[in-house]
Amino acid sequence: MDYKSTLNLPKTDFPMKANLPQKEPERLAWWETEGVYQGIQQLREGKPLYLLHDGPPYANGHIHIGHALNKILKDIIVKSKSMSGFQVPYVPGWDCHGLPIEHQVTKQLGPKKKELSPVQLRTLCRDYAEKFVSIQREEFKRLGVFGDWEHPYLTMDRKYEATIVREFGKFVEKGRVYKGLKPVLWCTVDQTALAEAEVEYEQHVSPSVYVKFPCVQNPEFLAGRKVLDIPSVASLTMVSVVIWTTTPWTLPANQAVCVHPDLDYVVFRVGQEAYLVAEGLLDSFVKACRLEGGEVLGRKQGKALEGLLCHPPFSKRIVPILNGEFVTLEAGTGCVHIAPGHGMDDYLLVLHYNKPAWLHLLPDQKPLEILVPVDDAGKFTGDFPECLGQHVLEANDGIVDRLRQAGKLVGERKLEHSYPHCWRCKQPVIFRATHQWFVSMEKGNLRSQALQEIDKVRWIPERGRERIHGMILNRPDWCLSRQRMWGTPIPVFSCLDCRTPLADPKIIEHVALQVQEGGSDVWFSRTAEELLPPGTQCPACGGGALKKEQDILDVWFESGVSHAAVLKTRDPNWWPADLYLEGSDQHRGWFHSALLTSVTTDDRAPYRAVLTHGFVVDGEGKKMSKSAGNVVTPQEVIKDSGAEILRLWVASQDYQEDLRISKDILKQLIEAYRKVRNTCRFLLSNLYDFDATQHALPHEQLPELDQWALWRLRQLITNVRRGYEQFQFRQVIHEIDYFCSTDMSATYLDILKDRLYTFPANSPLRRGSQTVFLEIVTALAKLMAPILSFTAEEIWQVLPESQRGDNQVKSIHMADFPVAPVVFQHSEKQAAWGYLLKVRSAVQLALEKKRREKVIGSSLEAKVSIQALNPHVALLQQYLLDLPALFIVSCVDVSPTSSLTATDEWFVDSGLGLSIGVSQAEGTKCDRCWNVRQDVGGQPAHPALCGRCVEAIE
RNA sequence: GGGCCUAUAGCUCAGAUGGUUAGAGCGCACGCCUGAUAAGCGUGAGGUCGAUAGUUCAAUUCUAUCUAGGCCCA
Repeated sequence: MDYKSTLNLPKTDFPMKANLPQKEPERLAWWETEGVYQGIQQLREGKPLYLLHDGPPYANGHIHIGHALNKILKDIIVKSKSMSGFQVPYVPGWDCHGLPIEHQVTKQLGPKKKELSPVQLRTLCRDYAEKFVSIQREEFKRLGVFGDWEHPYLTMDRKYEATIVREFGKFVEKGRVYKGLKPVLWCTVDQTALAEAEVEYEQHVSPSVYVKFPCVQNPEFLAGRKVLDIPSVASLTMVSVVIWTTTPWTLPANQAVCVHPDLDYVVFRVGQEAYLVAEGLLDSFVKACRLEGGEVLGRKQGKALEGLLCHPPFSKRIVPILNGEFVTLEAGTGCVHIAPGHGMDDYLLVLHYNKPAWLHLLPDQKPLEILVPVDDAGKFTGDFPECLGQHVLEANDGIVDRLRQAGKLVGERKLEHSYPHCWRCKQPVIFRATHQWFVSMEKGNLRSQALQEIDKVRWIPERGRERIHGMILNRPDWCLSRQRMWGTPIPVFSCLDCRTPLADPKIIEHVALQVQEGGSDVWFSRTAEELLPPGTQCPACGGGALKKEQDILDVWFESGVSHAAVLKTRDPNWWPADLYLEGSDQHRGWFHSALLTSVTTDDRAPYRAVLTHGFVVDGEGKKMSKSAGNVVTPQEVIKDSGAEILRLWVASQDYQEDLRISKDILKQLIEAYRKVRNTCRFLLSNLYDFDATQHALPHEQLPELDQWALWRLRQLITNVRRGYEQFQFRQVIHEIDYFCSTDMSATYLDILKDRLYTFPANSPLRRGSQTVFLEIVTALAKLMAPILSFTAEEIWQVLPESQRGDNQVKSIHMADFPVAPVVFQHSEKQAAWGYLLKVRSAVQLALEKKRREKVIGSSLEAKVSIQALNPHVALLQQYLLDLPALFIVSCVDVSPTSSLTATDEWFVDSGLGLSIGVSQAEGTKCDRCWNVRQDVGGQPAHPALCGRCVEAIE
């Protein structure tokens, strides 16, 4: 007779194979049609608010793995906070303005660009941004990320743009905005500024000249102990610093000479003169200028030269020698001519020395000037009358001639080198300072106030504090101007007559109202007169003709004010945010700009905490790049394995460092996923005939083993909730993984199979275990839901509503985290079961030994004999009836002993105080329960069954 | 070149104010089971804790340098 049909074997529709790539879209569609995100918000109405403010990704291109990481982390937090009882709205956003989009659109247009008006070009940019907002929105949703996707925030929305204008107005009101000069890459043909991305490097032939800057102080003085300390210098007629440059045309704008403080400089005598150059470049200098036969008189470190004065060519000025770390020995003389109007290093060096602490080193203690004697067309202005009207690159030769005539030229060559060219007209570009708007870091103590507010924020990890602190401490003033079209205009004017800029909060508000109505396009479509309040006059000269600013705002300013544009406008309680969460690069970016704007407008940071994550690298820890061929895209992971695996990957990695991803790592995660899934499947499959309302047993009536399982569940719930609380998602995954594979699969579930399958369906023991199974599987599903969102929902939908416990909600994401059951709290019971489970491991070791000796195969073929010392023997005898099930063997006997001796037959574990013997169990294998029993055949009606099975089937 | 950071089994991660044989899960090898079956169970092998030098009775842990890698800046 076949007794298999009399067993309570597991049954379920929950498939072993998840088929995630196919099933996930169905689940997403269900969430959407059921309005689950909106449902959660309604359900949590009135609960304490937790606000995670989304940092806007740039609306350009498809999402990459870094986007996926960021959004999944946010989603895990949103879901876990929500299940912890908070109301957690999540409004995603996009950064829509800016150069990369304008660049793409312009590139696609080619020469047609010139036919378009600014508004037409901006419309194309807007279309481009909208297209990628739609694409990215779908890609983000596909990850299982919940949020208000129907109402995201876009920095190009009219209302958002109006906020940008108004926030700028607040900076003006606080007196923190000023107009200054800053060098940019400039195309003199197109007469426009270029970004680094818009230049191409091509070979170009430049003059290469060595130029004398004679020292102001006479050689006798220079030779003295307090200066060069080289007595032989005193007899010379002249000492000169020699600079090298490939842009002689910048010499009229010279303001200083820079040397490296730590490099050695030599005084090199040639005839009655001496030259000061870096020792490491002396040989190449001598060769280039044919100065063989000269003589080194002595040397001095660059830091000793700081503050010496010299004469530049083309000017009666006296300029200082300064120290700068950027000086190298790659080429030249180690003495760098500084023209802050024509070079970035030069500009930053001058800003540094213009600070009050360093002014005493400058001639007359006056700040150095950012001089630009060059107009938009690249022609010299009246500030350098010698070449008035001449294009700077064409003026080079004449300038070199003048140097030669003046006796300032030490050497001259031609040099072919890589030089930036305009990407559009292919002509060489120049560096040129232009007038731009800045936020002062010092006015109104912005810098020190921002530094103070940093200390009030919780930085996760803690080192983020130091990082942003250093950046705020050292950053130069914030340049807000961008010479572009696709963005929000800087809402200021200037007088056509006297050129005085007009930045007035009242006028800015007048503009903001227009932007709110018509978008920032109005700035480009309307005249200055239309934009201004009627009758506006220049406050300086009273003139009525005003011109609107051409530049737009830095996009960092736009996203920086999102706390005002999004949080403050959607709900007054939403500001400040509880959390900003972005990659660690945003210390320089969004965290930074948001802090500066919020400190200016609200005197505090816009966030209470900032959490950062690292960057995604390949399996070897290398950066991903197309050329290296190691790029992993979220799209392919989703297609091959499902978004669930990507979510699991995010949770399993230490996201505060770099995150590795590779085929192998994903394969391993798929394995881990299967284990969790199969454990849940097994739990579900044994609940097919269980109805909690009828069959459930109270915890205190459960056998100790089942109570032990609930006790482990208690620990799991506690640890997992702590993990979410502390944003330690690795811990969550580790806890769930260990619980499923070790506590459940290898221990509790394995032991219980006999009970579940062979006992009468309604026996209290079986119903008791099912009670525990249901509690565990619902708790597990809830605990995994923030990470394994799809699978948790799948489990939830398999459970009949009546079986879901306290939370009769349609989606698991609307449920609360489980409450840890209070069971098994006696420490002696915990200790006893701790001991019993260790004995179980020792028994498995002994069984394995006999299995290798072919004494047994299945453990049910075995009889286990235990000899135990005091006091262990008493405990084992107390649990004697539980031991066969615990060990999954057919028979166990326990006897006392006074000493333990290991032999071939006795396996000793002195730590546990016992020895274990394994033999074949005596009796016959029961056809139904597969235990070996001596009472098999006791009932003639069932000759192949043991007594217990006969009872069970009758 | 400067600032911040990282390096523990094949993989992802634990760990210790410096102090016995450095742990987990997965993977791997071998075996069992065939009533979780493209499943389940058991046993086992794997580590000069990135390298070198120093401090110390004692260093994987502290310090310095180096190597490899990441982010930002120049």
